[in-house]
Amino acid sequence: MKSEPTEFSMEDLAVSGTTYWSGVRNFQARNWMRDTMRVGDGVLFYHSNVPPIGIAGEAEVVRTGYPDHTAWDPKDRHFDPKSSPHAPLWFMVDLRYVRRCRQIISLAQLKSTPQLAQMIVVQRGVRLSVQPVKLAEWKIIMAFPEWV
DNA sequence: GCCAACGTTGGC
DNA sequence: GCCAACGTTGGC
Repeated sequence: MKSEPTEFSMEDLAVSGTTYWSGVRNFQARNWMRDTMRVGDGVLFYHSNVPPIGIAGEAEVVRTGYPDHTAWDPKDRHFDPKSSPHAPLWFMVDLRYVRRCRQIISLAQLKSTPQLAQMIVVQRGVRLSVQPVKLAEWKIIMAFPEWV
């Protein structure tokens, strides 16, 4: 799951312990949260856009998809008049902090790992902010020395 | 800051 | 249903 650290970072999650992943306004990303993610699923927390770019830590799904209430608030940056409590359009999950990386696992590092060549995040032009990670990819990443 | 790549919108 | 225009994402 991608987040710009200036908006919400791995450090922020470490402080709060849990969070709801609001603000996703892309249908494919929404579908992953609403339809596929399950309690206990591991999450790679990825810092986008602001260097150092890459995986910053690990989280865990603690609540499956439910309506994103920030879409209903006209004052919210992610307000969407097409969503309502009666007919929610956008969904989110809750995450729990697991651990931080001692050091960011950089995008460059992911790209230079041949076994991760098929990973979605390294594909050209992919902007999806919530995306699935294969078990084999997860295992390779968890074996990186950046983990505590 | 640039810009490629993508998703969404809306006219037709 | 097509597709041009537009807005956004996100690496560099």
